[in-house]
Amino acid sequence: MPELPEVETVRRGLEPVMTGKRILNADVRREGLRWPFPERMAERLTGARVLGLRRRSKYILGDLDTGETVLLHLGMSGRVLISGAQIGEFHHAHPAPEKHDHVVLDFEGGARVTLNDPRRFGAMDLFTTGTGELHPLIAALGPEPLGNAFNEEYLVARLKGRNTPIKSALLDQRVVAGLGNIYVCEALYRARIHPARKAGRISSARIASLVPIIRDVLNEAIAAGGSSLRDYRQADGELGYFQHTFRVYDREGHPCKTPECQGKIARIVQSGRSSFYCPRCQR
DNA sequence: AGGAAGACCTGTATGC
DNA sequence: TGCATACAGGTCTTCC
Repeated sequence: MPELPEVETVRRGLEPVMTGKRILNADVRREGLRWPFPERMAERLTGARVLGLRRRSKYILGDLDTGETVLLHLGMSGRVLISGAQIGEFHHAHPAPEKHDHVVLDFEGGARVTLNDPRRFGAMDLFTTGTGELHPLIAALGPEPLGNAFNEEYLVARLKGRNTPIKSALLDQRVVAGLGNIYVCEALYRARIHPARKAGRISSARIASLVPIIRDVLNEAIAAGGSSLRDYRQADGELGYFQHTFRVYDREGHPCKTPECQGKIARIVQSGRSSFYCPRCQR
């Protein structure tokens, strides 16, 4: 599921129910997800107060008053459900436990946060607050695409001489952290760059144009997610999935949305992932 | 060393 | 209905 905008939407949805609140009980219902959970995770979470929620790339980081930070990654299929809390006009009773509910956190005040992840590619970990940049999952990440370190000069220099397709380069979290398959497809469409073009053979001007386009694509999706936190879609208490229309992603065979284009969206497979693009617009 | 597969899992849609 | 296959919004590990 989640790329940066979805993760940011989950973070924003969790903020009002978690920040400043104490975890009364942590129900850890299996040994781990993609990797084993850290030792005694339930005990280390129970009784802790959440001081704040941050995001780095697709990771949600919760700073606790115990001196530790809890890390959460949603993988491909991770979902977060809130129940027992009054959020705006909605109040969600606790639902019956579902298959693949792996971790359930109960907070003071009655709110419950449930992590559900059928494919179990997600992850949770605990580390000493302040050492996050050393964490193995975070240390090699590139700059945040919405931050100042991600700029035209950086991207041009970073992709110089690279022989890999631009699609693969933008999916590489060491180049820029937080993009996934959907938003890379969308950004390349807006930049009119063919996903199979070798990154190092694209003009600097076109590479540079990707920087504001990537920011736009992500900011628009975050805005759509933000509105989903307020509309009826959040009535089920689930965070992170929201209505969003894509221009090329998952639109194989449908007409290109560029005015006058008349092209049909195509799909190719690049290193095992689908790339959607318009063969007429993108070169 | 860079770049491409393979691996990890379950669920869903599709075709025969 | 049953079964096989393909595919899914991620990313670490292995192989060339």
